[in-house]
Amino acid sequence: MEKWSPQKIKLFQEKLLDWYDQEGRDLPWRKDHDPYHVWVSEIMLQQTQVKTVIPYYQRFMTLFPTVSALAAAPEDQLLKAWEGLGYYSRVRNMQKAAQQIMADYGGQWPNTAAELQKLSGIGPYTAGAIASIAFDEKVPAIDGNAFRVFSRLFEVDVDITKPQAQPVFYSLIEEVMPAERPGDFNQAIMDLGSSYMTAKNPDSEHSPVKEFNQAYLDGKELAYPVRTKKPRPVPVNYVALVIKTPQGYLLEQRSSKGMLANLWTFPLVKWQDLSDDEDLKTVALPQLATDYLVSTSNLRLKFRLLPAKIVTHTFTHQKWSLTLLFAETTTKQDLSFFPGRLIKASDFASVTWPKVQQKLWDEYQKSLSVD
DNA sequence: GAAGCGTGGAA
DNA sequence: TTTCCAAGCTT
Repeated sequence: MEKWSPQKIKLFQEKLLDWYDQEGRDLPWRKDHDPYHVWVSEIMLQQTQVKTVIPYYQRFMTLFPTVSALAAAPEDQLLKAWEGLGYYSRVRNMQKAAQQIMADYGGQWPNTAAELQKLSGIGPYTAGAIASIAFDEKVPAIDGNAFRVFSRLFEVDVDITKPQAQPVFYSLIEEVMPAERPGDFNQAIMDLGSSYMTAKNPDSEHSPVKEFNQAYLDGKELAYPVRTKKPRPVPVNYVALVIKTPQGYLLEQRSSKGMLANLWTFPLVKWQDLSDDEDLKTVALPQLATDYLVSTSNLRLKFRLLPAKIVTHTFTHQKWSLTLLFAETTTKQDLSFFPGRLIKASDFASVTWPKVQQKLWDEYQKSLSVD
């Protein structure tokens, strides 16, 4: 790995910051350096694209304009504001951190990366981003962009998916970043990584720092960053129960731990792929659904299979296949024993749905219109 | 240190 | 359709 001279470092900083001053993006959270604004945007941007985040950010700031408003908000309102963004523990952790700031720091933001990292949901990257942007601390903010950019500039062969990579890049970036405008430097690196130095179709020919890009000069750009690839999602099968009663549809709130924690879906019953027998759907699955309802609430309902096909939804590490079953009762049911709630379609907005539940509902509606 | 945790877009 | 990627953190 080549070590840059002080002159080369200075030149790099100037080229990069000049470009950032000219071409840096004008984003809603860049209007000021308020730590709350920086923080909310950074959390939303974790593993999420800028275009997706913008409308969520605007809405969130209207609903929860300050740390104290966030600290005091009911959790269902927080989840609703986050609905569709994914990685829902982010917003729960954010509220915990807001409460920590109010209780442990007297409503005053800690202003160093080391202190910020003690807050819930704030790791090395986010701490570096807030400290450098809001408090002008000279500290790296190493996200996927920074890993990619610096691995190419220096042809770093360390696997970025390993925790081991963190200190390697940290000291490298600390060497290269300026004492002045550390926040702009970090953001410029990210803008560079999402414009010229992209993962798939980089355009380093036009990059403001192309002559510093060793991997590009060697024609080896796409070899960086080095990373081990993720395993493919594991298949999981469910029966999704669409139970319609005069009081509404039966929806269940998921456990407070694990996937889609505290979000609402139709009752989902997991099943193994027993066989590819043709009567699996017409016999085995309705029986499975009946057993589930009897065991949880002593309820007996006749099911029928909807004409719809199986709904699939892929998460980072699981691929769900859900078979819809429909049961309607015209008499009122006592579902007080059932771990769920009866909700009319007109009141669905009162609970938070994950995407997979929206898909189930859409598919159910479609199958009705086919009938 | 590896696994768990959502969703949307691009090729 | 499949695969990979996008401003990561927690356990």
